[in-house]
Amino acid sequence: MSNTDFRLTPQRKIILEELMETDTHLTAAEVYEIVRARLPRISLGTVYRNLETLSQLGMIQKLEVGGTQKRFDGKTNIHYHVRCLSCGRVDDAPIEPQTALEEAIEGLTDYEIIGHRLEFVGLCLKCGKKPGGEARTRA
Amino acid sequence: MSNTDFRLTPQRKIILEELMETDTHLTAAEVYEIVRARLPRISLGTVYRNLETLSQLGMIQKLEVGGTQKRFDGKTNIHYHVRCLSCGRVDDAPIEPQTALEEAIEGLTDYEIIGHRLEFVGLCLKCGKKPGGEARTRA
DNA sequence: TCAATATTAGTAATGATAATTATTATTGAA
DNA sequence: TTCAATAATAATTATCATTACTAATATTGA
Repeated sequence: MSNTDFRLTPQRKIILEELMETDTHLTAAEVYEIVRARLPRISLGTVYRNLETLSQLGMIQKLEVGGTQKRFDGKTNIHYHVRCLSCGRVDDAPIEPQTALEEAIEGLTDYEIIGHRLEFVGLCLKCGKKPGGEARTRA
Repeated sequence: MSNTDFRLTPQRKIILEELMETDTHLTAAEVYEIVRARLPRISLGTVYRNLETLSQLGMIQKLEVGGTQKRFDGKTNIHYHVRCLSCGRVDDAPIEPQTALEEAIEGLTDYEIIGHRLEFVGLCLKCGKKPGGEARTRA
């Protein structure tokens, strides 16, 4: 039996392609909407299942940013994010991984430290302008 | 009309007391369980509503840590957290706020930066020991 | 004392995600 | 090639966390 029985189905291929082509980071629902333009019969469950599978295989990254929905990232290297408090948009943060942070707490807690997540919050270009554009998304 | 019509009901008082007394950071469901020992007839909805109200008033803090559930903190000052990847437990991280981080990205993004969140992940004392104790909670 | 308002318990509704299931597609060995 | 084994799908249902609704109770201040 081959344990390499991962099949790059049309659904998976297109999900991957669309994730690669976006510079922001999409929710499962957003991926579903976008992919549906090319595969109208795909189901939301398939999107969820494959986003999970692909991130399990390390081909994409499941992000744990604030807000109520998970977001997915075509880039798998370690990097940080900026999130808009108004519309929920998430972009990459142009700052290098701060390894010094983990060294700083090493030994100061009972925890075996494995990693860290840094997320900046603020207002994106679009939401920062208009004065009524705040507090749209919950937390 | 007084706009100071916040009433410190027994429910709210006890929720606050219990939050203050814990060193870790509880989910709404955990608060519910603990408070129920003293107020058996309280409802889960009341717990959620009051956790929201109290954090809105700045008396407690609603945390946006990873995992599927929000957590609540009796301390309202700015500080960081460590989260156990196995059991989900969240403790304070003994490290000062890194104001330099926000200065570092200032001007490098289109965002108006308002703040940042830093969360360390790892294994707590209990989960780090036992070899089967990993990957209990999702993400 | 009483009407206005706040809060509650209980329950139903929502939204995000995961599990189930029956069907379709793909593979690799005979 | 053909066919049984396996993988993946679409569609549906279930689950979990959270929020909204509602009718009843409690509190306040005139």
